[in-house]
Amino acid sequence: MYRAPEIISNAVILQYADRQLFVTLVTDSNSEEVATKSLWRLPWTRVADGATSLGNLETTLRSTMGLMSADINYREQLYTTESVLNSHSTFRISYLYLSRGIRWHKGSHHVGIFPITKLPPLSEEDRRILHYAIERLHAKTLYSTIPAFMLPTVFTLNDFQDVFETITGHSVDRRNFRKKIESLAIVTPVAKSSKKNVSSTYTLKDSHLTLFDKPFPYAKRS
Amino acid sequence: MYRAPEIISNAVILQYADRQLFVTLVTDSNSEEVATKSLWRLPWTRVADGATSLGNLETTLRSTMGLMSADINYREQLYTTESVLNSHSTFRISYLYLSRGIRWHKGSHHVGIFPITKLPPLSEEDRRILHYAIERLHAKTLYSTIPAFMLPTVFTLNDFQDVFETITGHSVDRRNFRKKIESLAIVTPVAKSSKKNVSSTYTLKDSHLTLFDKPFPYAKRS
DNA sequence: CTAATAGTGTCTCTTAGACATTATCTG
DNA sequence: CAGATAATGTCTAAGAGACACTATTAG
Repeated sequence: MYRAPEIISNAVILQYADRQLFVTLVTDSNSEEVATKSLWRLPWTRVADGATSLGNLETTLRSTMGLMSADINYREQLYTTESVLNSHSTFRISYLYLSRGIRWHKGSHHVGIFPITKLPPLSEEDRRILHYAIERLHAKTLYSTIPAFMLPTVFTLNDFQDVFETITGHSVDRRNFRKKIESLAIVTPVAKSSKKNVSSTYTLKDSHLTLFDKPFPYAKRS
Repeated sequence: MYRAPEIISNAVILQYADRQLFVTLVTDSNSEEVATKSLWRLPWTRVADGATSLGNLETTLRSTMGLMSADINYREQLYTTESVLNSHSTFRISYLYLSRGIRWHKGSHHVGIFPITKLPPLSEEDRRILHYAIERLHAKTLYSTIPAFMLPTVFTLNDFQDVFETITGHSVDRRNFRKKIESLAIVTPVAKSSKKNVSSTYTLKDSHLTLFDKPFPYAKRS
């Protein structure tokens, strides 16, 4: 008997808040009680024939957790893994999503937002994908404007630096960071606050991802 | 009627010789006459159920063109593209292969090695994949030992610099290049030639890909 | 008045990047 | 002996990285 290879797509949806990265996970259970015990996974869907993995995935994200495209600032394909079990192949195409804060549907007990430092039990596969996503985010943070995609379109340089430090795990001297941002010419000021201890705000010059020639440096102290 | 989604894998096999990059392409035709007119493509295979894309692909490469694993220095998954035609999905998983020189089976009129500057007509899809592969190779050349994987395991610094320049399209000052290589500590000398105008040879310290903290610089002149 | 946050300038040291000549081997 | 190739050192300029204080506002 012939079985079609199975195609699955996954989303690694990351968001930033308060010096922490969060990932959105789902659980199959409906009952809240069971959910606390059961296994969480990356949001996923089977890809029906005649559909694209992305289309199918986003439909699922929309219907099961109320994701709106306005919530998503950045999307990127990560990797395709494959496994064979009982002569049956499964392909798993993973995507990274970066969002500003998302408020999921109330009452969606089967959707959870977890800090990446305190994850519930995950399958080996999901953990690998998540790790890979974070590693890629880290790498790109050093040579692109990607951290800005985890912030609202208007942000302060302090916000930007906080995201940068959270993703890379390194602290940067504030003056050097600003000097570098300025020399890269990637942001434009939106408003210079009249209040002297309230931050001026900026926005990205280019709303798409910008790559740098040289990686972003980071200092070792403070 | 249900049709299973189709899964295809492609190989972008690149090799270096004489300051040029070459890609291996195949054509379906058997007759040499027809072959010259017909369309060339990246080596590809349908992935049968119960197999992995990689296993299937390498079996095909071995049987149709005599690829031996010893010829391959480096392999990396590139990207999965998908297309939908008549409600039928096709997924295409692409891989990049880097090799030292390969001599394909004699008499394989349906296998050709083309300099990437003089490609035969290719499908839009194949051109995109090939471009992406070259772009990725270029990017990684700036911050990893990847160019060395296009050379024999033992090579001279001049060889190394030639590959580097060919991939990046930039000329580098020879002294600065050596200085940088030395500071990166990625090679060990194999033999210091006694003849004074024959190059000393080196080999990579780590036979796996090594990433640099900072990208490889390249000079503007010479 | 105290605590927290925003903003800003200079110096040093490392490294990118520019540059020319000599020695040896081959034909 | 002429032409090609390998090897090598120094100077300059740019940028990474270290470092401290003042002004304002909120409580």
